[in-house]
Amino acid sequence: MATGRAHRPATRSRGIPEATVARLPLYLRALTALSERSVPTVSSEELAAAAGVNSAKLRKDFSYLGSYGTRGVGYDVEYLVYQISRELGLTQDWPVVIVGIGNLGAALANYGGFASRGFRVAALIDADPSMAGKPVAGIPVQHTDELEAIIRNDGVSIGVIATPAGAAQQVCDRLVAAGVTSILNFAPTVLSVPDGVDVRKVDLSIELQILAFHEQRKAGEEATSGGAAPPPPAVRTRPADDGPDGEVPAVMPA
Amino acid sequence: MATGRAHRPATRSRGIPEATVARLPLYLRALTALSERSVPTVSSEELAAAAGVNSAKLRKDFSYLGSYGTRGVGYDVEYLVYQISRELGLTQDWPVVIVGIGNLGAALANYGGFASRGFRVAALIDADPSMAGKPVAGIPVQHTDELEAIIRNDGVSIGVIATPAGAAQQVCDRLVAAGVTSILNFAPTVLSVPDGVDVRKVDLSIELQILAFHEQRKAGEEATSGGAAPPPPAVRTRPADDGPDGEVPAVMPA
DNA sequence: ATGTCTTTGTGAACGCGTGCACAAAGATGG
DNA sequence: CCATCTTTGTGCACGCGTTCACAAAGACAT
Repeated sequence: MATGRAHRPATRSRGIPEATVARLPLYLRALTALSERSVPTVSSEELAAAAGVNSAKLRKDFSYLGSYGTRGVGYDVEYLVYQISRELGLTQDWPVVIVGIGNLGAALANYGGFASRGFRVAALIDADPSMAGKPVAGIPVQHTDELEAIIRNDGVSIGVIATPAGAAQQVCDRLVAAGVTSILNFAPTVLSVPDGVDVRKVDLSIELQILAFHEQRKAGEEATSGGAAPPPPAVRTRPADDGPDGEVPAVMPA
Repeated sequence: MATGRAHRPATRSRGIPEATVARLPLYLRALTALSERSVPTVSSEELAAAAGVNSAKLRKDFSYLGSYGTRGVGYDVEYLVYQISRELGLTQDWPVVIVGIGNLGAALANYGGFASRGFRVAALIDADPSMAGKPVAGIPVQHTDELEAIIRNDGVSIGVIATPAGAAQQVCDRLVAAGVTSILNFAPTVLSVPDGVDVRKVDLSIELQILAFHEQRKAGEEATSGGAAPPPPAVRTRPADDGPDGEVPAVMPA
């Protein structure tokens, strides 16, 4: 998922496939819910249903972690919660900085799902000086100037970028230079990072576009955009401004 | 990605692979940026670099759409923008409702990336009566009671769920019953939907957990959680409360 | 202790996605 | 008009991920 040079052979880390790692949080959530209801054990079938996956896939996923089930019975909920948490590294404290405290950054700061998983918001950082000191989610916003100091002092290795697209790469560079090695990017830009740095991106508009594709497909293709054939490729060295044939607004998202 | 019964054979829709569809928005963004800079044509190599993918992959992706390039020259930027937009269904207007106007919902309402892609926020809906009428991003919040009417009146087929986990399934059911056939789910829950309804989910904490996994891996595994072996599986019918061996807080995210 | 029954763990087959490498296509210059 | 050079479009092979189906393992009853 990293966008820079990172053409990782996918399943590298000790043999746990990347696809499995991506599902572990899903299992963990389902198991946590069961744990709260004091359910002692769960079968692969039940847990798979709760997590929304195939039971065979779930069993294979767990087999990568070790043989933690009991045949004829199922899996011990508490024990599995512990094992997955440990595998994901959630038994330790992960200080996280959020850069860019706009609407999204504020939402992230308030998001309960972080703190409950071992992630601690170490600092909120914004480039706007007028934001400095203003508390968001109980944490005072700090200015970008402090970025390097914060990361070094708190030993932050995970950074969240929630800035406008234009600022993302610059922020990314500074985070990486200061020692951050994992980045969660909400800005709609491709980030370049050196080897050894992981980038995951979440793009809200991309998800919607994918939905739109399937939605259009479901609506049937005859009523799409008229039966008329699309304008021909028209070989030309410069497309010139002979009328914008695409009615898509050419506006970059904020 | 759908979580309900939707075990779609992945690449089904007219032959465009799902993986390709997921990358089209990426290409579109890069192309839009080029278009703004009035770049007439672009080679697969350049565009691939801008989108952060392999150039062979990009060419193969485009080949599913048709032969839109010119050998020896590259692709006409404007024309490609039009073709991809059309394929994704972005040349038409997609009214979208956002349910759950908390921090995240408000952030989504303000997100510029929607409006610029043919997505129009038709309504903001929240269960809190005191929110009703309060404008968010220039749009007055409406009460959940209005949900069905709004969807029917505006012909909304895409819904965004940004509610707490507990309310998500109920909201989902109502959306689907009212005619919504595509759902973007930000609530940390697995949604059950009938066939024909697409669900995509975005889970902020899952992404962080995946990063934490790789981060832990990078930090080396010897200092992880002590050299002591983890507690044994301990076959027992009821795990009882013999001490919670997992130090993971059993708190569901908000 | 033995048999039955449930559920795990996994071998094997299959299909999708990726990337290489090259032939076909067309532009460009002489 | 022909040669050369660039860049597309794709056949092919490989590897990851998914799923089936079943044997091994253990619980539980008798």
